[in-house]
Amino acid sequence: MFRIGEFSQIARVSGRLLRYYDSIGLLTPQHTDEATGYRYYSADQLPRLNRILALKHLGLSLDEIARLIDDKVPVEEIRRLLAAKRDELQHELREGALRLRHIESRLAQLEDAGTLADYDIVLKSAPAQPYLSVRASFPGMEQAVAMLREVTRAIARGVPPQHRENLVVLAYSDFEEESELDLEMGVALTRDIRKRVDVPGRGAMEMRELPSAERLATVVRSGTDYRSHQALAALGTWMEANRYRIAGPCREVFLELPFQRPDQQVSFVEIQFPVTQAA
Amino acid sequence: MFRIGEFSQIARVSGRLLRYYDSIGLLTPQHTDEATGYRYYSADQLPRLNRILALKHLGLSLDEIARLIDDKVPVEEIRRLLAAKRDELQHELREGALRLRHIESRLAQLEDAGTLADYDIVLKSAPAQPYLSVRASFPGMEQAVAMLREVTRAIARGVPPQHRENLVVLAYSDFEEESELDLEMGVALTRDIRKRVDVPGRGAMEMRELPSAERLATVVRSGTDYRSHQALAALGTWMEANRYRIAGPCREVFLELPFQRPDQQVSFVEIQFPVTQAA
DNA sequence: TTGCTCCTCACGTCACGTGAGGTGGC
DNA sequence: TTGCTCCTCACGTCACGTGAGGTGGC
Repeated sequence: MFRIGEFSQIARVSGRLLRYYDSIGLLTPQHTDEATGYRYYSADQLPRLNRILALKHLGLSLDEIARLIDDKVPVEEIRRLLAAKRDELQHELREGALRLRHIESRLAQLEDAGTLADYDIVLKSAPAQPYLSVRASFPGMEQAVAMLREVTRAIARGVPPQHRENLVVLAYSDFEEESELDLEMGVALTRDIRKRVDVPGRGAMEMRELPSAERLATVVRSGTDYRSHQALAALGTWMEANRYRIAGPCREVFLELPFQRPDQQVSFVEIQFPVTQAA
Repeated sequence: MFRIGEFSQIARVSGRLLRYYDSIGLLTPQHTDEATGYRYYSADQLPRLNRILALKHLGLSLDEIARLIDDKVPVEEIRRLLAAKRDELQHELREGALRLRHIESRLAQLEDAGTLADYDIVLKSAPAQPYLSVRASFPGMEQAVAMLREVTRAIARGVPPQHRENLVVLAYSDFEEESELDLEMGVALTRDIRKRVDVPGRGAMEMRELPSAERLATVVRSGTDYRSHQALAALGTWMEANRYRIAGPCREVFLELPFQRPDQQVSFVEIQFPVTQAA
């Protein structure tokens, strides 16, 4: 029989750990003196402790370990638990490798620019949402902005504030192209509305669904520069460095409803690109 | 200005997170109503929140993030912090890959044997320790055991219990070879002792140092089977699966001093192999 | 006036490390 | 008797999630 100090020295663990394992019933000393509270361990408890340590090193929680070693657990359950751990670890390793690339691209950026980038890209996910919109093609930006103004007014008039969230523009055409702009303009809603909302000269807006998105690479640009090259460039660099590719039409989310007062600027816009991991 | 609910919906974070960041001073709302405690955020606080989220995603702690974004931090410090994070992550990824192999070898074992192995291998490290010993060659196991008995008695007589730890045998010869056994037998001590301790027919034991070991692959065998093939086999399998190789003489640590009473068995022995990562 | 949103505690998380303050054992 | 070892609280960790219980705002 060993006192806790000897036993901990043999196993090269702390006394505190042994007391803790005792307190949670994971490893109870063979004998505890009632009067003094002294714990006495026997040598043949060492294999059990070693099993605990070995399983802990595999990444199992003490709860899981307790379940595995306490009674006769069917092999099938052990297999399931270990396989689940394996999958979990594989997933973590993939995420970790991604994070490593993120950090390395930030470091490279520091070398290039001498400072942290002005734009921070953040990954988000978004649920599907009701979406009231119109879609059209435009020869140029000016016409698109004019239309956006009309759509905004229609929304302000026709959709009660408690039912609407943000003004969202979907861009189906490529930014690079000088040709036509194919845009859908509308408002995300908290619930479907049945009311007809008209845009002058365009007719009724349509109820659709803004699809959910697992991964959105997002960046916020201020509204003062209308098409922020820098924000888009930052997104592009980031996607390349982290091996994402675009998986759907770009979304522009307006944080505040613009054009409400004559002097009101577009304040901030979040650009969102649905992305997937490149192969 | 947004109330906390709107702001959290825009940024897709929880209100609790925003309150927490406020409480630790990481992101203070632009205005807080004194009377009601309501927090009001402005749109231009979103870039700061995004920077926080982006850095958090890289694995920085909120403390580190606060240091990086609160004042004008020199670029050099940012670089250092990110480089440190990168190294840390690389290390974690290597450890994780190792753990993954451990798990996979356990799973393979389950398939083969239909149960968890009887022996659990545990990695430990050990500091250097004073060591009082004799080294000799033996034609066979019987002679070695006879000698171990003598050495044990000499220790029991000559070294006071409070100065000694475990009986340790170092095996310089390979287990596989049928030829001579080259063994060092002695006792690990809590401090150097100067007293002469004689083994009958061998002369004085020598004070040496048991070198420290970064990584020891260890397994406990019960003393009843003298040379446990199974324990050694388990260690071998484990080292192969996890790509370690032997980096020094094997140690056998006797948990209790054997041969003290005529009927006393050797109870448990921990076999320790110094190992290094294979290339 | 009724929901809705917001507020402030306060506990729980996971596996111990680290004192504080006190007592048994050789 | 003096150290030494052991004991039992209890706080701290990290970044919030999750109620509980209560109040302002449209």
